[in-house]
Amino acid sequence: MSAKPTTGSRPDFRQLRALPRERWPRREQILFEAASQFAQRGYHGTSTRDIADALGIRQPSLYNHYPSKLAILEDLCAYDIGVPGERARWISRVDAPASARLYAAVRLDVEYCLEAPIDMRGLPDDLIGEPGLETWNRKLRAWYATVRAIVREGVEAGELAPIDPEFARQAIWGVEWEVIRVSHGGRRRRAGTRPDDVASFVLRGLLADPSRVGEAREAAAGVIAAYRAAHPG
Amino acid sequence: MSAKPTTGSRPDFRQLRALPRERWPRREQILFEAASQFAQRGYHGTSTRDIADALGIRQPSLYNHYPSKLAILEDLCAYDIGVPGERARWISRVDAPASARLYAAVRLDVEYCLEAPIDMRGLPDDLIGEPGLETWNRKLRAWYATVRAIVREGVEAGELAPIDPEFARQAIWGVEWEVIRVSHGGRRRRAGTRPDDVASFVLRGLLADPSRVGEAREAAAGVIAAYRAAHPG
DNA sequence: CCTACCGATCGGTAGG
DNA sequence: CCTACCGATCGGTAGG
Repeated sequence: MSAKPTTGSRPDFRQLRALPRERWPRREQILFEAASQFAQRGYHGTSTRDIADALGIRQPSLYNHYPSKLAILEDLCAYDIGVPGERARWISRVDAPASARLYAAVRLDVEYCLEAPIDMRGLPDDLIGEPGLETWNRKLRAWYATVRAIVREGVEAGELAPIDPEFARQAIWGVEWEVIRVSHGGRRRRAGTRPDDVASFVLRGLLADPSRVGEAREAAAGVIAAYRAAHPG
Repeated sequence: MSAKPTTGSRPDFRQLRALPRERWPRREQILFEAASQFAQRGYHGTSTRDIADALGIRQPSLYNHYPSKLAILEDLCAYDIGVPGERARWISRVDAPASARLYAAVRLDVEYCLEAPIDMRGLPDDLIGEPGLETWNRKLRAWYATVRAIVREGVEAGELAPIDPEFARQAIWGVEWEVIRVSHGGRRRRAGTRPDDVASFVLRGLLADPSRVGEAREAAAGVIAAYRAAHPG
């Protein structure tokens, strides 16, 4: 009844990281717990009572903050799909070589997920078929298309080896996802070398001349700086 | 009561592929349906009634073939973890360069999953934490360790770039997994070029000199031939 | 945020 | 392989 609408402003991660978890708004506490438990036992394997118990409240009290279990999952999609998808789109339009844009997009994806205050593993791919998630499914596919488009440009420019853009998308996505999964998103605050590890590995696999990874990395620094300037936080 | 024990001989995939699905043993029909539905909606998102309905039988009849829902999942693990894990172990011991063994292992993994008559996407990583799956969890970790060991040998021999073996394992696993996931395991009978695509991509990312992928691929042909000779089917 | 409670569905059993 | 049925748990509501 008094549940706030799902489609609203997202509190940014900087604000949350600055506070101890007990002082987060209750809604974000619920999101954190749900993300953590969905990541461990899956959406269907986690009950609303599990989430409430972890927060020390009764199960029906959740419904003062979210109108349904699905609404929690939709909120997670905003972080797991919405933010990175919009970022990829922004980066795809920067005036820079495709290899630099790819490096930048991959690196920022991994950094974002590893430094996020909530667990970003909560959205296994089988879940996106859930009834009610059609909108997020479309956004995910749009994200895929953006990555393929950058790869295609790189192949046409001769920067990248002549590779199937959809295969490249799968390879990029797979490496990103497994690294994020293993790194237990939401626990660490510093991403370490993994974002560069992933972006460099992927570029070595895609570049027509793999010895030019260093070049792409340097060009990507400008893309990343531009993105950060345009998106503080 | 009359359910056959879970730990038994696995019918091999050649036998199943030779028959239309209606003539498969009922137990394998159940496995096929479960694999397909687990892959689409997850283990917890699939009910035993869903599986029975798809087979045109009543839900309690399943229990004549499997003692529990978990036992079906355990059987799937034998295909998704047992077979590839044992294969990786066999290949790791072949007398060949590490890069050739890596190429062979990756290529055979992808080929196996894409040509399997059942859907190999049914085992998302969050599921392996399920109570009762501890044995398979251990085997999965042993598989991980085997891959890391091959990478370590390759790095020490100077074949591979000085890369963290665990990161290499994550990269390999991630690409394999995403390609298998997208390819809707169990539908196709011919794997096409994907097994080579994946193995080559991964090797370009790992080799000290990425231009030597062709060399590794040729050396891997011998490893693959040896494996197939020792494991008909 | 609570207690009390709802109908639906879950995995599994009994007995034939 | 069936019908009949079990206790447990599910997401969600009513009403305060």
